[in-house]
Amino acid sequence: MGRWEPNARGRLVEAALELYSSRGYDQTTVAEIAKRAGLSERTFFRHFTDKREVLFGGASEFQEQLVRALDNAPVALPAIDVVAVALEAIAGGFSERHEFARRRQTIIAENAELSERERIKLASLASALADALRRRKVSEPAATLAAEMGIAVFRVAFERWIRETNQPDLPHILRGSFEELKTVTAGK
Amino acid sequence: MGRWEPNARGRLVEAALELYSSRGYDQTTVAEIAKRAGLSERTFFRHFTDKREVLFGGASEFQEQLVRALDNAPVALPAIDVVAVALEAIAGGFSERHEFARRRQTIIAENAELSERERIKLASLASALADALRRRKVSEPAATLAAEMGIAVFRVAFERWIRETNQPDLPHILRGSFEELKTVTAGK
DNA sequence: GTAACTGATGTCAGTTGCTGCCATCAGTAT
DNA sequence: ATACTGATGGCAGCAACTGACATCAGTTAC
Repeated sequence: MGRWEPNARGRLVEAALELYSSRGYDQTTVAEIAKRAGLSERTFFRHFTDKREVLFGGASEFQEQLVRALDNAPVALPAIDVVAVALEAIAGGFSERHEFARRRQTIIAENAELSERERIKLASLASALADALRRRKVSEPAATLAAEMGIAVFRVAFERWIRETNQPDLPHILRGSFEELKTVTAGK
Repeated sequence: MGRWEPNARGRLVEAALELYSSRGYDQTTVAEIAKRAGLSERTFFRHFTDKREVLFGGASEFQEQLVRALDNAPVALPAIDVVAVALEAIAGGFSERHEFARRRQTIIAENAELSERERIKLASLASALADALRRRKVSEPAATLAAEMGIAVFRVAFERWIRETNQPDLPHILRGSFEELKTVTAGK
């Protein structure tokens, strides 16, 4: 394998995914991942800030998409519905990646460190949402709460979507979960 | 300092708190903390699983208290109100520790790794709450959502409480934040 | 009262995640 | 050709963490 094979980053992700799921996250060293991808350990750390991040590369794009979707939502809607609309709009893109998402989620669920990283990504998502809401003149703490609610609902819906073998629509599950949210907080 | 000075754990916490806030989390080594507490680095890792955990020792007690409070809440209440009641009951105990909480929170807010750990503690809290709700025959996803909402509200309220110099009542802030939540999710 | 036991600690060596520094190599512009 | 740029390798080193074993103080058994 030559020094300049294309898509170094993608190869690292794939190698990590394979090793993490076969022998476990803890039992995999960065050196092994790099070797499998035909690169050096040093290069791994040029592409990813740490050993976990290799599984969370897509998070920032997702966040940007989400914020864009929120910015484009109808002006008249109440905060919580704006969040719902934005999430449902983005969720459509997940349908093709059901298998990948499942593989990745299995690895994350098995390891505490990875779960931590996942949580912080979702937290960052929530705070980006809250920012975007404030830009729409939603006041505090409504903005934070609406954003936080939205992410919680997303987690619940995503988990359900992952569990389902027959791949139902993520946007559809989302819509149902938002309905649930309203029922719950109404105190029923 | 003799080998068997009392309260090794407490000394480690105090030493860590001082060092983290004076020179920063990253710039503090575990060896330094241990030395300041009159102990060896190895002993630090016998008391805490990692360098962050020294700031989160109280989390498990808090969780137990919270679950107990929830188990003791009136039977007839809807899920979200059960969570609110339990949180408000526990929050009373915070009033004396306002200064400590503030010190700790400042350190945590300044460091990404520590924020991650904080998030995962809150997540664990949420899942313990959800378990307790299910024990009360609250079904899914209502249990998860109510728990998650409760923790989100708690975060918002706690943050506000930390910011206030004149030490208002945390339970009081909590109650107001729960009201906000209901308004927000109602779509106002 | 001494010996065995227990639990907290120290010491030391070793692994691994991660960083800084500098050399090297491929492609591109000059 | 030459210089420049960007991705990579190689190496040295720090700090987080672990395992194995010795040590010491307090307690219990005899």
